[in-house]
Amino acid sequence: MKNIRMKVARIERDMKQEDLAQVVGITRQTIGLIEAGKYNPSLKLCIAICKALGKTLDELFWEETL
Amino acid sequence: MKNIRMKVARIERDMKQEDLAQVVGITRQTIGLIEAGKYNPSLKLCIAICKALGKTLDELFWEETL
DNA sequence: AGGTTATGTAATATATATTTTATATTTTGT
DNA sequence: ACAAAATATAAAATATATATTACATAACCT
Repeated sequence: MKNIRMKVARIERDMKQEDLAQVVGITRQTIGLIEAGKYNPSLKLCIAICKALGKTLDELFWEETL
Repeated sequence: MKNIRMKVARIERDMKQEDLAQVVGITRQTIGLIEAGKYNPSLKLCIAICKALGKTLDELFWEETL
């Protein structure tokens, strides 16, 4: 499932996928795939993304209806 | 870092590591290692554990001070 | 104390996340 | 419409999560 909240949070901070990737220390493609919902990042990576975007896990990755 | 909140949530539900492992579909050892803070589960696994224990990601896996 | 159950932990094997490189497509600005 | 920047996506290689098996220790019960 696409992670639109993550994309919105990134845009709110005026970051490109590449900017976020750099902050988090991974590649642009991995960010793209996570936003596209095409896989399953590690907890550590999720937390790094949250910190970079000023959000919590629940705000970016929790789905009530799963 | 040890995940005490996860262990507490499990005990509250009166589950053994093995019970939780079965519900979530992984092995007892993996639960043990996650509680011991010795690695880095996938998001999918974190969510499955949360659902099994009636908690959210923030409640079990978010650390303000990371 | 002794036996049973629960948990900690390690080594190796396997599955899967992530990187790397590359190309295609889309979006944005002029 | 055009060029440039941003994003999507794929294949192969590598790193890492997870399984499996096994054994040690700790907690619980009578």
